[in-house]
Amino acid sequence: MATKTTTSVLCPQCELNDVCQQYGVVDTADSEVLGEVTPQQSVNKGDVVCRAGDRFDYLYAVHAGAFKSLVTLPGGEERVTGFYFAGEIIGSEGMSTGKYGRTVVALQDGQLCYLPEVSFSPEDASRKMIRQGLLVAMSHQVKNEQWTGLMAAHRAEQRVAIFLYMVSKRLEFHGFPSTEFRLPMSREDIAGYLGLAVETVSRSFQKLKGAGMIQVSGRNVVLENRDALQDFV
Amino acid sequence: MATKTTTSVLCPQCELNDVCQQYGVVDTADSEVLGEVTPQQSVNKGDVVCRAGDRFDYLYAVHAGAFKSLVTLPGGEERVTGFYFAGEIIGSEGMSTGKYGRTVVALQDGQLCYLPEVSFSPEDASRKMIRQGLLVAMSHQVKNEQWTGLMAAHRAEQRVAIFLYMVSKRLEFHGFPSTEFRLPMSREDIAGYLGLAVETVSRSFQKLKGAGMIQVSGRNVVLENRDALQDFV
DNA sequence: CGCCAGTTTGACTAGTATCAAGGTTAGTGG
DNA sequence: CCACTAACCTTGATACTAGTCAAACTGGCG
Repeated sequence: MATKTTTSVLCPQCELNDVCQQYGVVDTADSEVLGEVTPQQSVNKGDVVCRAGDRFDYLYAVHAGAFKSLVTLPGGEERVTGFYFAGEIIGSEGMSTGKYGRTVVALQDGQLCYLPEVSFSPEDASRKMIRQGLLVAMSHQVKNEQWTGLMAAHRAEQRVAIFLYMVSKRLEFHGFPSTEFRLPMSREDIAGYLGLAVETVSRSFQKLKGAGMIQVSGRNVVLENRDALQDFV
Repeated sequence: MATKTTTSVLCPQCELNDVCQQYGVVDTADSEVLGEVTPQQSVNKGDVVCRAGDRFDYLYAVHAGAFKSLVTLPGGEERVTGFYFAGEIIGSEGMSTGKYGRTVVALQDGQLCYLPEVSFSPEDASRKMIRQGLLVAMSHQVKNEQWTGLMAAHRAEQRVAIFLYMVSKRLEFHGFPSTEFRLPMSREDIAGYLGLAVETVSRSFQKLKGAGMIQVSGRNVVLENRDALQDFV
Protein backbone atom coordinates (compact mmCIF):
# COMPACT_ATOMS: atom_id res chain seq x y z
CA MET A 1 0.00 0.00 0.00
CA ALA A 2 1.16 3.48 -0.80
CA THR A 3 2.66 5.58 1.93
CA LYS A 4 3.90 8.57 -0.03
CA THR A 5 4.06 11.51 2.27
CA THR A 6 3.66 15.19 1.60
CA THR A 7 6.99 16.79 2.35
CA SER A 8 8.26 20.28 1.69
CA VAL A 9 7.14 22.50 -1.13
CA LEU A 10 9.55 24.28 -3.44
CA CYS A 11 9.25 28.05 -3.29
CA PRO A 12 8.13 28.41 -6.91
CA GLN A 13 5.16 26.14 -6.09
CA CYS A 14 4.13 28.31 -3.16
CA GLU A 15 1.08 30.53 -3.51
CA LEU A 16 2.93 33.30 -1.75
CA ASN A 17 6.01 33.13 -3.93
CA ASP A 18 5.13 36.30 -5.82
CA VAL A 19 4.64 38.10 -2.54
CA CYS A 20 7.82 36.61 -1.13
CA GLN A 21 9.86 37.90 -4.06
CA GLN A 22 8.85 41.44 -3.15
CA TYR A 23 10.50 41.10 0.22
CA GLY A 24 14.05 40.65 1.26
CA VAL A 25 14.16 37.24 2.93
CA VAL A 26 16.02 37.17 6.22
CA ASP A 27 17.27 34.30 8.32
CA THR A 28 16.45 35.58 11.78
CA ALA A 29 13.08 36.00 13.43
CA ASP A 30 13.78 39.71 13.93
CA SER A 31 11.84 40.74 10.88
CA GLU A 32 8.90 42.58 12.35
CA VAL A 33 10.39 46.02 11.95
CA LEU A 34 11.89 45.39 8.57
CA GLY A 35 8.78 43.77 7.13
CA GLU A 36 10.68 40.86 5.72
CA VAL A 37 10.00 37.17 5.39
CA THR A 38 11.27 34.79 8.02
CA PRO A 39 11.63 31.51 6.16
CA GLN A 40 11.05 27.91 7.20
CA GLN A 41 10.55 27.99 10.94
CA SER A 42 9.98 24.52 12.41
CA VAL A 43 6.73 23.57 14.11
CA ASN A 44 5.85 20.34 15.89
CA LYS A 45 2.72 18.22 15.61
CA GLY A 46 0.03 19.76 17.78
CA ASP A 47 1.58 23.23 17.89
CA VAL A 48 -0.88 26.11 17.71
CA VAL A 49 0.06 28.54 14.94
CA CYS A 50 -2.50 31.18 15.86
CA ARG A 51 -5.71 31.42 17.86
CA ALA A 52 -9.06 32.82 16.77
CA GLY A 53 -9.37 36.30 18.26
CA ASP A 54 -5.64 36.95 18.59
CA ARG A 55 -4.22 40.06 16.98
CA PHE A 56 -3.30 39.45 13.33
CA ASP A 57 0.45 39.94 13.13
CA TYR A 58 1.70 37.41 10.60
CA LEU A 59 0.54 35.72 7.48
CA TYR A 60 1.99 32.21 7.25
CA ALA A 61 3.04 30.18 4.24
CA VAL A 62 3.19 26.41 4.71
CA HIS A 63 6.63 25.28 3.58
CA ALA A 64 6.23 21.72 4.86
CA GLY A 65 3.65 19.74 6.78
CA ALA A 66 -0.11 20.05 7.09
CA PHE A 67 -2.43 22.06 9.31
CA LYS A 68 -6.08 22.26 10.29
CA SER A 69 -8.17 25.27 11.21
CA LEU A 70 -10.84 25.33 13.90
CA VAL A 71 -13.60 27.64 15.05
CA THR A 72 -15.31 27.45 18.40
CA LEU A 73 -19.06 27.67 18.09
CA PRO A 74 -21.18 29.73 20.53
CA GLY A 75 -22.06 26.50 22.32
CA GLY A 76 -18.38 25.78 22.90
CA GLU A 77 -18.13 22.98 20.35
CA GLU A 78 -15.06 23.00 18.09
CA ARG A 79 -15.47 22.53 14.38
CA VAL A 80 -12.82 21.88 11.73
CA THR A 81 -13.18 24.53 9.03
CA GLY A 82 -10.32 23.69 6.73
CA PHE A 83 -6.95 22.16 6.01
CA TYR A 84 -3.72 23.74 4.78
CA PHE A 85 -1.09 21.87 2.78
CA ALA A 86 2.44 22.80 1.71
CA GLY A 87 2.38 25.87 -0.53
CA GLU A 88 -0.80 27.33 0.95
CA ILE A 89 -1.53 30.38 3.11
CA ILE A 90 -2.63 30.55 6.73
CA GLY A 91 -4.29 33.55 8.35
CA SER A 92 -5.58 35.60 5.41
CA GLU A 93 -9.01 36.00 7.00
CA GLY A 94 -7.34 38.19 9.63
CA MET A 95 -6.31 40.92 7.21
CA SER A 96 -9.62 42.78 7.26
CA THR A 97 -10.48 42.62 10.93
CA GLY A 98 -6.98 42.69 12.39
CA LYS A 99 -7.71 39.46 14.26
CA TYR A 100 -7.31 35.84 13.31
CA GLY A 101 -10.69 34.27 12.67
CA ARG A 102 -9.62 30.67 13.19
CA THR A 103 -7.34 28.67 15.38
CA VAL A 104 -4.74 26.79 13.35
CA VAL A 105 -3.00 23.63 14.59
CA ALA A 106 -0.19 21.55 13.08
CA LEU A 107 -1.27 18.03 12.12
CA GLN A 108 2.34 16.91 11.84
CA ASP A 109 5.84 18.30 12.14
CA GLY A 110 6.47 20.97 9.51
CA GLN A 111 7.86 24.35 8.58
CA LEU A 112 6.25 27.77 8.19
CA CYS A 113 7.41 31.02 6.59
CA TYR A 114 6.35 34.20 8.43
CA LEU A 115 5.19 37.35 6.61
CA PRO A 116 4.78 40.25 9.04
CA GLU A 117 1.52 42.18 9.01
CA VAL A 118 3.24 45.56 8.67
CA SER A 119 3.84 44.82 5.03
CA PHE A 120 0.18 44.84 4.12
CA SER A 121 -0.67 48.33 5.35
CA PRO A 122 -1.88 50.70 2.67
CA GLU A 123 0.48 53.56 3.54
CA ASP A 124 3.46 52.12 1.76
CA ALA A 125 3.03 52.67 -1.97
CA SER A 126 6.02 50.51 -2.86
CA ARG A 127 4.10 47.48 -1.62
CA LYS A 128 1.41 47.63 -4.25
CA MET A 129 2.54 44.44 -5.95
CA ILE A 130 2.38 42.67 -2.64
CA ARG A 131 -1.21 43.64 -2.13
CA GLN A 132 -2.00 42.56 -5.67
CA GLY A 133 -0.38 39.19 -4.99
CA LEU A 134 -2.44 38.85 -1.85
CA LEU A 135 -5.67 39.50 -3.74
CA VAL A 136 -4.86 36.60 -6.03
CA ALA A 137 -3.76 34.34 -3.17
CA MET A 138 -6.91 35.13 -1.21
CA SER A 139 -8.98 34.33 -4.23
CA HIS A 140 -7.40 30.89 -4.36
CA GLN A 141 -8.42 30.33 -0.80
CA VAL A 142 -11.96 31.48 -1.46
CA LYS A 143 -12.05 29.03 -4.34
CA ASN A 144 -10.73 26.20 -2.16
CA GLU A 145 -13.42 26.87 0.39
CA GLN A 146 -16.16 27.10 -2.17
CA TRP A 147 -16.50 23.31 -1.97
CA THR A 148 -17.44 23.38 1.68
CA GLY A 149 -20.57 25.38 1.14
CA LEU A 150 -21.79 22.71 -1.24
CA MET A 151 -21.25 19.89 1.25
CA ALA A 152 -24.57 20.40 3.00
CA ALA A 153 -26.55 19.17 0.01
CA HIS A 154 -24.57 15.98 -0.53
CA ARG A 155 -24.75 12.55 1.01
CA ALA A 156 -22.05 11.12 3.20
CA GLU A 157 -20.40 9.08 0.45
CA GLN A 158 -20.40 12.04 -1.92
CA ARG A 159 -18.91 14.34 0.70
CA VAL A 160 -16.02 11.97 1.27
CA ALA A 161 -15.51 11.66 -2.50
CA ILE A 162 -15.48 15.46 -2.84
CA PHE A 163 -13.04 15.69 0.04
CA LEU A 164 -10.61 13.23 -1.53
CA TYR A 165 -10.90 14.95 -4.90
CA MET A 166 -10.20 18.32 -3.31
CA VAL A 167 -7.14 17.01 -1.46
CA SER A 168 -5.87 15.43 -4.65
CA LYS A 169 -6.29 18.59 -6.71
CA ARG A 170 -4.54 20.73 -4.12
CA LEU A 171 -1.63 18.32 -3.80
CA GLU A 172 -1.34 18.29 -7.57
CA PHE A 173 -1.47 22.10 -7.76
CA HIS A 174 1.55 22.33 -5.51
CA GLY A 175 3.51 19.61 -7.25
CA PHE A 176 2.90 16.52 -5.11
CA PRO A 177 1.75 13.01 -6.08
CA SER A 178 -1.99 13.35 -6.39
CA THR A 179 -3.36 9.83 -6.82
CA GLU A 180 -1.45 8.08 -4.06
CA PHE A 181 -0.90 9.84 -0.75
CA ARG A 182 -1.12 9.63 3.01
CA LEU A 183 -3.79 11.75 4.67
CA PRO A 184 -2.30 13.93 7.41
CA MET A 185 -5.55 14.22 9.35
CA SER A 186 -7.57 11.77 11.46
CA ARG A 187 -10.98 10.41 10.59
CA GLU A 188 -12.30 12.60 13.40
CA ASP A 189 -10.90 15.71 11.69
CA ILE A 190 -12.42 14.66 8.39
CA ALA A 191 -15.74 13.99 10.09
CA GLY A 192 -15.66 17.43 11.73
CA TYR A 193 -14.83 19.09 8.45
CA LEU A 194 -17.54 17.27 6.48
CA GLY A 195 -20.17 17.52 9.19
CA LEU A 196 -20.50 13.76 9.58
CA ALA A 197 -20.05 11.25 12.38
CA VAL A 198 -16.69 9.45 12.49
CA GLU A 199 -18.42 6.13 11.91
CA THR A 200 -20.14 7.47 8.83
CA VAL A 201 -16.82 8.67 7.40
CA SER A 202 -15.31 5.25 7.98
CA ARG A 203 -18.23 3.50 6.33
CA SER A 204 -18.09 5.88 3.38
CA PHE A 205 -14.41 5.09 2.81
CA GLN A 206 -15.28 1.40 2.77
CA LYS A 207 -18.11 1.93 0.32
CA LEU A 208 -15.89 3.86 -2.07
CA LYS A 209 -13.36 1.06 -1.71
CA GLY A 210 -16.00 -1.55 -2.40
CA ALA A 211 -17.04 0.39 -5.50
CA GLY A 212 -13.46 0.16 -6.75
CA MET A 213 -12.99 3.92 -6.78
CA ILE A 214 -10.23 4.03 -4.18
CA GLN A 215 -7.87 1.85 -2.22
CA VAL A 216 -7.70 2.71 1.42
CA SER A 217 -5.81 1.35 4.40
CA GLY A 218 -5.95 3.63 7.40
CA ARG A 219 -4.66 7.00 6.26
CA ASN A 220 -3.07 5.70 3.07
CA VAL A 221 -5.18 6.34 0.01
CA VAL A 222 -4.91 5.52 -3.68
CA LEU A 223 -7.36 7.12 -6.07
CA GLU A 224 -8.05 4.54 -8.77
CA ASN A 225 -9.97 6.95 -10.93
CA ARG A 226 -10.01 10.53 -9.84
CA ASP A 227 -12.36 11.74 -12.54
CA ALA A 228 -14.89 9.11 -11.49
CA LEU A 229 -14.74 10.62 -8.02
CA GLN A 230 -15.60 14.01 -9.44
CA ASP A 231 -18.42 12.69 -11.60
CA PHE A 232 -19.75 10.92 -8.56
CA VAL A 233 -20.41 14.27 -6.91
CA MET B 1 -48.00 40.82 10.17
CA ALA B 2 -44.93 42.79 9.25
CA THR B 3 -44.24 43.47 5.63
CA LYS B 4 -41.29 45.84 5.83
CA THR B 5 -39.35 45.61 2.65
CA THR B 6 -35.66 46.05 2.00
CA THR B 7 -35.35 49.08 -0.24
CA SER B 8 -32.32 51.04 -1.33
CA VAL B 9 -29.15 51.44 0.66
CA LEU B 10 -27.55 54.79 1.33
CA CYS B 11 -24.07 55.12 -0.15
CA PRO B 12 -22.36 55.49 3.24
CA GLN B 13 -23.80 52.09 4.21
CA CYS B 14 -22.40 50.42 1.11
CA GLU B 15 -19.39 48.16 1.48
CA LEU B 16 -17.91 49.66 -1.64
CA ASN B 17 -18.33 53.25 -0.53
CA ASP B 18 -14.62 53.67 0.21
CA VAL B 19 -13.81 52.30 -3.21
CA CYS B 20 -16.48 54.44 -4.80
CA GLN B 21 -15.04 57.60 -3.31
CA GLN B 22 -11.79 56.95 -5.14
CA TYR B 23 -13.57 57.13 -8.46
CA GLY B 24 -15.30 59.91 -10.22
CA VAL B 25 -18.91 58.82 -10.43
CA VAL B 26 -20.48 59.29 -13.84
CA ASP B 27 -24.06 59.22 -14.96
CA THR B 28 -23.71 57.39 -18.23
CA ALA B 29 -22.90 53.76 -18.92
CA ASP B 30 -19.88 54.88 -20.98
CA SER B 31 -17.44 54.40 -18.14
CA GLU B 32 -15.38 51.48 -19.35
CA VAL B 33 -12.55 53.58 -20.66
CA LEU B 34 -12.56 56.06 -17.84
CA GLY B 35 -12.68 53.46 -15.11
CA GLU B 36 -15.42 55.21 -13.28
CA VAL B 37 -18.49 54.09 -11.42
CA THR B 38 -21.80 53.89 -13.21
CA PRO B 39 -24.36 54.36 -10.46
CA GLN B 40 -27.77 52.85 -9.87
CA GLN B 41 -28.66 51.01 -13.06
CA SER B 42 -32.07 49.37 -12.88
CA VAL B 43 -32.52 45.61 -13.11
CA ASN B 44 -35.73 43.61 -13.19
CA LYS B 45 -36.68 40.52 -11.26
CA GLY B 46 -35.15 37.48 -12.96
CA ASP B 47 -32.46 39.46 -14.80
CA VAL B 48 -29.07 37.75 -15.00
CA VAL B 49 -26.30 40.05 -13.74
CA CYS B 50 -23.43 37.80 -14.80
CA ARG B 51 -22.88 34.16 -15.72
CA ALA B 52 -20.33 31.75 -14.31
CA GLY B 53 -17.50 31.47 -16.82
CA ASP B 54 -18.07 34.87 -18.44
CA ARG B 55 -15.16 37.28 -18.59
CA PHE B 56 -14.93 39.37 -15.42
CA ASP B 57 -15.49 42.96 -16.50
CA TYR B 58 -17.43 44.61 -13.69
CA LEU B 59 -17.72 44.42 -9.97
CA TYR B 60 -21.26 45.27 -8.89
CA ALA B 61 -22.52 47.00 -5.80
CA VAL B 62 -26.14 46.33 -4.85
CA HIS B 63 -27.82 49.70 -4.41
CA ALA B 64 -31.30 48.26 -4.09
CA GLY B 65 -32.95 44.86 -4.29
CA ALA B 66 -31.68 41.38 -3.60
CA PHE B 67 -29.84 38.76 -5.65
CA LYS B 68 -28.91 35.09 -5.52
CA SER B 69 -25.84 33.34 -6.88
CA LEU B 70 -25.83 29.90 -8.48
CA VAL B 71 -23.28 27.35 -9.57
CA THR B 72 -23.95 24.51 -11.96
CA LEU B 73 -22.59 21.22 -10.66
CA PRO B 74 -20.83 18.71 -12.94
CA GLY B 75 -24.05 16.71 -13.05
CA GLY B 76 -25.92 19.74 -14.39
CA GLU B 77 -27.81 20.46 -11.19
CA GLU B 78 -28.00 24.09 -10.09
CA ARG B 79 -27.23 25.01 -6.51
CA VAL B 80 -27.79 28.32 -4.71
CA THR B 81 -24.47 29.44 -3.22
CA GLY B 82 -25.36 32.77 -1.70
CA PHE B 83 -27.48 35.87 -1.48
CA TYR B 84 -26.63 39.53 -1.91
CA PHE B 85 -28.47 42.35 -0.20
CA ALA B 86 -28.33 46.13 -0.61
CA GLY B 87 -24.87 47.44 0.22
CA GLU B 88 -23.05 44.24 -0.73
CA ILE B 89 -20.71 43.27 -3.56
CA ILE B 90 -21.31 40.95 -6.48
CA GLY B 91 -18.57 39.32 -8.55
CA SER B 92 -15.48 39.60 -6.38
CA GLU B 93 -14.59 35.95 -6.92
CA GLY B 94 -13.84 36.86 -10.54
CA MET B 95 -10.95 39.16 -9.70
CA SER B 96 -8.33 36.43 -9.48
CA THR B 97 -9.30 34.24 -12.40
CA GLY B 98 -10.64 36.91 -14.73
CA LYS B 99 -13.92 35.02 -14.96
CA TYR B 100 -17.07 35.12 -12.89
CA GLY B 101 -17.37 32.00 -10.76
CA ARG B 102 -21.09 32.17 -10.19
CA THR B 103 -24.22 33.12 -12.04
CA VAL B 104 -26.06 35.94 -10.30
CA VAL B 105 -29.80 36.54 -10.71
CA ALA B 106 -32.06 39.33 -9.42
CA LEU B 107 -34.67 38.12 -6.93
CA GLN B 108 -36.64 41.34 -7.31
CA ASP B 109 -36.46 44.65 -9.12
CA GLY B 110 -33.45 46.62 -7.98
CA GLN B 111 -30.50 48.82 -8.82
CA LEU B 112 -26.81 48.08 -9.29
CA CYS B 113 -23.70 50.27 -9.44
CA TYR B 114 -21.03 49.15 -11.92
CA LEU B 115 -17.30 49.29 -11.18
CA PRO B 116 -15.26 48.50 -14.29
CA GLU B 117 -12.55 45.87 -14.01
CA VAL B 118 -9.89 48.16 -15.48
CA SER B 119 -9.67 49.94 -12.15
CA PHE B 120 -8.34 46.90 -10.32
CA SER B 121 -5.26 46.26 -12.44
CA PRO B 122 -1.95 46.58 -10.60
CA GLU B 123 -0.29 48.90 -13.12
CA ASP B 124 -1.92 52.04 -11.90
CA ALA B 125 -0.23 53.12 -8.67
CA SER B 126 -2.81 55.82 -7.97
CA ARG B 127 -5.37 53.08 -7.36
CA LYS B 128 -3.69 51.63 -4.33
CA MET B 129 -6.42 52.76 -1.96
CA ILE B 130 -8.97 51.10 -4.19
CA ARG B 131 -7.21 47.77 -3.92
CA GLN B 132 -6.94 48.18 -0.17
CA GLY B 133 -10.66 48.84 0.00
CA LEU B 134 -11.31 45.74 -2.05
CA LEU B 135 -9.25 43.60 0.30
CA VAL B 136 -11.46 44.69 3.17
CA ALA B 137 -14.64 44.26 1.17
CA MET B 138 -13.59 40.78 0.05
CA SER B 139 -12.84 39.86 3.61
CA HIS B 140 -16.39 40.77 4.54
CA GLN B 141 -17.66 38.44 1.91
CA VAL B 142 -15.40 35.63 3.08
CA LYS B 143 -16.77 36.18 6.56
CA ASN B 144 -20.35 36.14 5.29
CA GLU B 145 -19.71 32.83 3.57
CA GLN B 146 -17.97 31.30 6.55
CA TRP B 147 -21.39 30.31 7.85
CA THR B 148 -22.12 28.10 4.89
CA GLY B 149 -19.27 25.72 5.59
CA LEU B 150 -20.72 25.09 9.02
CA MET B 151 -24.15 24.21 7.69
CA ALA B 152 -23.25 20.61 6.93
CA ALA B 153 -22.91 19.71 10.61
CA HIS B 154 -26.25 21.16 11.68
CA ARG B 155 -29.76 19.86 11.64
CA ALA B 156 -32.48 21.31 9.48
CA GLU B 157 -33.98 23.50 12.20
CA GLN B 158 -30.58 24.84 13.18
CA ARG B 159 -29.67 25.61 9.58
CA VAL B 160 -32.82 27.66 9.15
CA ALA B 161 -32.11 29.47 12.44
CA ILE B 162 -28.55 30.24 11.31
CA PHE B 163 -29.88 31.44 7.98
CA LEU B 164 -32.35 33.84 9.59
CA TYR B 165 -29.70 35.10 11.99
CA MET B 166 -27.30 35.70 9.11
CA VAL B 167 -29.90 37.60 7.10
CA SER B 168 -30.75 39.67 10.15
CA LYS B 169 -27.12 40.58 10.90
CA ARG B 170 -26.46 41.58 7.31
CA LEU B 171 -29.58 43.72 7.10
CA GLU B 172 -28.56 45.38 10.35
CA PHE B 173 -25.02 45.97 9.11
CA HIS B 174 -26.35 47.92 6.17
CA GLY B 175 -28.84 49.92 8.18
CA PHE B 176 -32.12 48.07 7.62
CA PRO B 177 -34.69 46.79 10.12
CA SER B 178 -33.23 43.53 11.34
CA THR B 179 -35.90 41.87 13.43
CA GLU B 180 -38.84 42.34 11.12
CA PHE B 181 -38.39 41.90 7.39
CA ARG B 182 -39.62 40.27 4.23
CA LEU B 183 -37.46 37.55 2.71
CA PRO B 184 -36.73 38.27 -0.94
CA MET B 185 -36.13 34.61 -1.84
CA SER B 186 -38.42 31.62 -2.19
CA ARG B 187 -38.43 28.57 0.06
CA GLU B 188 -36.90 26.70 -2.85
CA ASP B 189 -33.93 29.11 -2.93
CA ILE B 190 -33.48 28.75 0.82
CA ALA B 191 -33.68 24.96 0.53
CA GLY B 192 -31.05 24.96 -2.22
CA TYR B 193 -28.79 27.21 -0.19
CA LEU B 194 -29.11 25.16 2.99
CA GLY B 195 -28.96 21.79 1.29
CA LEU B 196 -32.42 20.76 2.44
CA ALA B 197 -35.69 19.76 0.80
CA VAL B 198 -38.26 22.51 0.40
CA GLU B 199 -40.65 20.62 2.65
CA THR B 200 -38.04 20.41 5.39
CA VAL B 201 -37.44 24.16 5.22
CA SER B 202 -41.14 24.79 5.55
CA ARG B 203 -41.44 22.43 8.52
CA SER B 204 -38.42 24.04 10.18
CA PHE B 205 -40.00 27.48 9.91
CA GLN B 206 -43.13 26.12 11.58
CA LYS B 207 -41.12 24.49 14.36
CA LEU B 208 -39.24 27.72 15.12
CA LYS B 209 -42.61 29.46 15.12
CA GLY B 210 -44.04 26.86 17.47
CA ALA B 211 -41.07 27.37 19.78
CA GLY B 212 -41.91 31.07 19.94
CA MET B 213 -38.60 32.11 18.40
CA ILE B 214 -40.06 33.69 15.29
CA GLN B 215 -43.28 34.79 13.70
CA VAL B 216 -43.62 33.74 10.11
CA SER B 217 -46.26 34.15 7.45
CA GLY B 218 -45.08 33.30 3.99
CA ARG B 219 -42.03 35.44 3.35
CA ASN B 220 -42.69 37.84 6.21
CA VAL B 221 -40.61 37.14 9.27
CA VAL B 222 -40.35 38.61 12.75
CA LEU B 223 -37.47 37.51 14.97
CA GLU B 224 -38.85 37.43 18.51
CA ASN B 225 -35.46 36.87 20.07
CA ARG B 226 -32.51 37.03 17.76
CA ASP B 227 -29.95 36.05 20.37
CA ALA B 228 -31.94 32.92 21.15
CA LEU B 229 -31.64 32.02 17.49
CA GLN B 230 -27.89 32.32 17.71
CA ASP B 231 -27.66 30.32 20.91
CA PHE B 232 -29.79 27.70 19.29
CA VAL B 233 -27.05 27.03 16.75
C1' DC C 1 5.24 -6.78 24.16
C1' DG C 2 1.42 -4.35 25.71
C1' DC C 3 -1.02 -0.21 25.86
C1' DC C 4 -3.81 3.45 23.92
C1' DA C 5 -5.58 6.26 20.38
C1' DG C 6 -7.60 5.67 16.31
C1' DT C 7 -10.41 2.95 13.18
C1' DT C 8 -13.83 -0.32 11.81
C1' DT C 9 -18.11 -2.94 12.28
C1' DG C 10 -22.82 -3.94 14.05
C1' DA C 11 -27.57 -2.95 15.93
C1' DC C 12 -30.81 0.40 16.71
C1' DT C 13 -32.94 5.07 16.56
C1' DA C 14 -33.76 9.74 15.04
C1' DG C 15 -34.05 12.88 11.38
C1' DT C 16 -34.73 14.02 6.59
C1' DA C 17 -35.96 13.06 1.68
C1' DT C 18 -39.52 11.64 -1.06
C1' DC C 19 -44.13 11.14 -2.70
C1' DA C 20 -48.68 12.95 -2.57
C1' DA C 21 -52.24 16.25 -1.84
C1' DG C 22 -54.34 20.43 -0.26
C1' DG C 23 -54.09 25.45 0.74
C1' DT C 24 -52.34 30.16 0.03
C1' DT C 25 -50.40 34.10 -2.24
C1' DA C 26 -49.19 37.05 -5.93
C1' DG C 27 -49.71 38.38 -10.48
C1' DT C 28 -52.70 38.82 -14.76
C1' DG C 29 -56.35 40.12 -17.51
C1' DG C 30 -60.95 41.34 -17.69
C1' DC D 1 -61.68 46.26 -8.50
C1' DC D 2 -62.48 41.49 -8.88
C1' DA D 3 -61.90 36.76 -10.72
C1' DC D 4 -58.78 33.59 -12.36
C1' DT D 5 -54.59 31.12 -12.65
C1' DA D 6 -50.11 29.57 -11.74
C1' DA D 7 -46.56 29.56 -8.70
C1' DC D 8 -45.55 29.00 -4.12
C1' DC D 9 -46.10 27.18 0.49
C1' DT D 10 -47.74 23.87 3.95
C1' DT D 11 -49.10 19.42 5.73
C1' DG D 12 -49.28 14.29 5.94
C1' DA D 13 -47.51 9.42 5.31
C1' DT D 14 -43.72 6.49 4.22
C1' DA D 15 -38.86 4.96 3.08
C1' DC D 16 -34.20 5.56 3.66
C1' DT D 17 -29.98 7.84 5.32
C1' DA D 18 -27.01 9.03 8.91
C1' DG D 19 -26.41 9.56 14.01
C1' DT D 20 -25.88 7.16 18.33
C1' DC D 21 -24.48 3.58 21.36
C1' DA D 22 -21.67 -0.43 21.92
C1' DA D 23 -17.90 -3.34 21.05
C1' DA D 24 -14.09 -5.42 18.54
C1' DC D 25 -10.03 -4.59 15.98
C1' DT D 26 -5.55 -2.29 14.30
C1' DG D 27 -1.36 0.04 14.31
C1' DG D 28 1.96 3.07 16.24
C1' DC D 29 4.75 4.04 20.24
C1' DG D 30 6.82 3.67 24.68
